[in-house]
Amino acid sequence: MPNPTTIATVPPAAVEAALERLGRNIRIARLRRLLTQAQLAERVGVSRFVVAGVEQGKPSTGIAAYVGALWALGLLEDLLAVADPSEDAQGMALERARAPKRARRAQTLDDDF
Amino acid sequence: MPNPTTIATVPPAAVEAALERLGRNIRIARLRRLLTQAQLAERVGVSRFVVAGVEQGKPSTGIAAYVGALWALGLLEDLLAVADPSEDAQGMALERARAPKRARRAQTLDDDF
DNA sequence: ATCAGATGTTAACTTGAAGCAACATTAAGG
DNA sequence: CCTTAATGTTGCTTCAAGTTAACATCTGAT
Repeated sequence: MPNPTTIATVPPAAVEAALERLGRNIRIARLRRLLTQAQLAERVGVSRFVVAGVEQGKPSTGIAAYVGALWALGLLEDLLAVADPSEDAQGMALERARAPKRARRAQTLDDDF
Repeated sequence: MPNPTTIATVPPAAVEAALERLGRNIRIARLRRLLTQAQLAERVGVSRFVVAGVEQGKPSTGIAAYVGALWALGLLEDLLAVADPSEDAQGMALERARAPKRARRAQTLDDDF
């Protein structure tokens, strides 16, 4: 990421916290299954350093490493509920009757003020 | 990723499917909120191409972009349940009474057969 | 306490992810 | 239908993510 103003370098606190928590959760799941970082890494298909990064919640690590770890730990199902449209109360409330394939603002406001 | 044998290039089918689904979910959430890819990208702090990649479930995209998108859409809470140790039935069953900080196999089996 | 193995840390190197720009395509709204 | 904005696509450049290797440190089992 050429641009220094990237989310991966200085993520919002909430994002950082969520990633750290996810990493800790993955670590706990690995330890419960008595796997080493290297063993998990082998299953996932990455080096052990990437797994270490995942467990630290490193923001710039590719999502495949995270999801691969979940997959190797048998926890992939948990991911399917994330941003589930049928559970997105806020989104459903906003929708009301619209399901466009592209976002578009109503450009010509009749009542422009 | 220098190594061609990376999970990001040829992920397992289940991982690929989970990522595609996550991307679609994020897209639906964005459209419901009437945001363009560019607008969401601005909030997240990346270019619109990264958001496009997220919505396609691109495996090699940094997780920060995914989590940042969830954050910008108000869906970060969903992530907290992923790999939640208190919901990891399999892991808890395996645990029985162990919570080591490092994985270690009982190397010298007394009864070696 | 000791020892072996797991994890943390560092460094050098390679490749691809992300940025940017220009153009093509598609779809929403009047 | 026709305009206009949103999204997809391509090519190029740049910088960091990931790899490997060697070493330090910590932890758990004996």
